Amino acid sequence: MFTLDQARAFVAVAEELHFGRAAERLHMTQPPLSRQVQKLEKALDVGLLIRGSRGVTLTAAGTAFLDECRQLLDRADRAPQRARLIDAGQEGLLRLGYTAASSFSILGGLLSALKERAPGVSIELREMVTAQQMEALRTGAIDMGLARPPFPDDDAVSSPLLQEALVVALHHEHPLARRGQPVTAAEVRREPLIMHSTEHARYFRDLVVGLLDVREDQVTHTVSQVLTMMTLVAAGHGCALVPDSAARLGLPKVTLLPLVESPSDVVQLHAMWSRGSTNPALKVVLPIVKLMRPNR
Amino acid sequence: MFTLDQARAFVAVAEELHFGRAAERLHMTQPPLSRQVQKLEKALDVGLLIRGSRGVTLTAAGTAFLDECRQLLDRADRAPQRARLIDAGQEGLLRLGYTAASSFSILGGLLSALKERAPGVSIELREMVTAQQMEALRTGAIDMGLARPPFPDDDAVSSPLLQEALVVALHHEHPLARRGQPVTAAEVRREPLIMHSTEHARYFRDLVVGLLDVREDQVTHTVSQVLTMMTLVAAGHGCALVPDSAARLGLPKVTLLPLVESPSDVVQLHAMWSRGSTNPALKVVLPIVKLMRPNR
DNA sequence: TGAAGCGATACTCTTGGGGTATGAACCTGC
DNA sequence: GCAGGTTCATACCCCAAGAGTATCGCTTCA
Repeated sequence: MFTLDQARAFVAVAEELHFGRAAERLHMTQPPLSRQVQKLEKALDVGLLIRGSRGVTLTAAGTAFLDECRQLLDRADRAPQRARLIDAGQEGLLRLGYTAASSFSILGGLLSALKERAPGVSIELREMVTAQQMEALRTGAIDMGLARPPFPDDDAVSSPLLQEALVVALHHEHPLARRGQPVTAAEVRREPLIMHSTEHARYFRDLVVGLLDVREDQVTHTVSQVLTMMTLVAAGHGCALVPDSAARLGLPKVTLLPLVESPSDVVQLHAMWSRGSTNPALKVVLPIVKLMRPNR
Repeated sequence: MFTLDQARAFVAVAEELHFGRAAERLHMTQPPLSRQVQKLEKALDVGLLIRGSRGVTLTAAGTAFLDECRQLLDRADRAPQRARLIDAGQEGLLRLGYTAASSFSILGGLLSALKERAPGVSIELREMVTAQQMEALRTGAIDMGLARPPFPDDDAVSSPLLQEALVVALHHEHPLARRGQPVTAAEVRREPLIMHSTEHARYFRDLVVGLLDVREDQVTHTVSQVLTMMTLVAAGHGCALVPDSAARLGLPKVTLLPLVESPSDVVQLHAMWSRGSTNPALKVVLPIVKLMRPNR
């Protein structure tokens, strides 16, 4: 088999049609160059050059091989390029887990920011709840997640992305909606309430329970998705507590009013990733994510 | 820059995910293999492998580079193939000069034979008269010619391809044509005659003059192409002497009759090539051409 | 905790690529 | 016709680099 150096030597000679000039171009002397080309011809068992006393000529086989060599060397020169780009994280794949609720708050803006600041990184999106994200992160199925606290402090690292208040979602004809003033926990306690599922929306359920002291008999439905919740409110099945960003859904027949008792940062959304991740794209994405940190 | 051997080393390790096994596959020991891969990573300035205590894993960049390497090595392995084929003459280009007259005698059969026995050799056809062929052969513009004697005996070599008689072409209503018997030179001498041009068809002109003792005043036209000659005969402008193979043209209103005085081998067509040709395709084509040698 | 597995390192030896000097063939011009 | 120049090949030397052996350090697992 031949070496890339031999190919380079041959290309130089074939282009210069002169060993001396070719050697000069390769920053070496003529004798070793002659030997390399001879060795190449021997390795291929094909004559590539016709040595004349006034320079050299290519044989038919030499012409064809010159062509092959050019392509080969071109490819060899470019081969490291992609590897370097990927290593630098400028190019690559980031598998991103996200919760359904994050999709109408921060996700859109995050994707725009990534598209702008890391255009080479393609994002693969996977909707999953926080617990699934933890597991996926652990097994390496995703590189980053948009999830809610608490986080186990072993391998997962997180950075807050979004903090918002819980607001009260009411049917637009409800008296409290017509009043248009912030609502108190006591007022909500008197209304039929659509609650979050214990298993699939534990985070929100715990928040609501902490704020409201929910009566068991006021709960009309138990659902896991904010969107379902809002739809039920629109249908007049009761009121619900949803994150502020649910306003972006713009559902008709639903009025959102502040909850007096809700701090403006009860609902937290964090970006979360594995400290041991080897994906270079993560290194590029992280600073961009951190730029989006809430500043209030 | 890296070497093909380093690429091969990396591919082996990436495929085995184990330095020991990879080294075995490459028929070497593990330490130099480790060093080669380290060197490759240093040359690229990119980490390709993650060394664990239980074998190795590919980084994202490593995965991409593995792909590049496979393509590169594949191309490198195949590069000599074409050169060898061309060198063996199994593949290549043969530029063939031919005279207009040969195109309706031997050319068709020759091309079929070449297509069958040397399918890899593509033929480039160039119509030119004998003198032009000599010159083109000398300058290397063609590799072989189908031409007529005499040949200068310096660098050009030739092999007879076709020998045929001269026949008399007559308008089909001409009395001699109606008679349907071989014609004598004396009979032709009494007819208006279409002659060959001195400059562009000297070979035929000399042959005819040698056989007929042409009267100057019997010549009605002087042309250079056999086809033109036959067309004039069909138009009733006189008779003409043409090679036997002109019958293949199948022109209407023209009858061909043997000329009593013509030997069956007056008209000669030779394949001609340069002894110093470096085109390997010629070596493959020559035996095929020689098989077509006239055997009468 | 000790044995086994795995990759890296230290050291030695040999191969091979590059350099200089020179040879052989060929063209050129006086 | 021969001297001189051009061009590629060969002879010989040296050193860098690659391969081998022995061994180390780390991790894992019984």
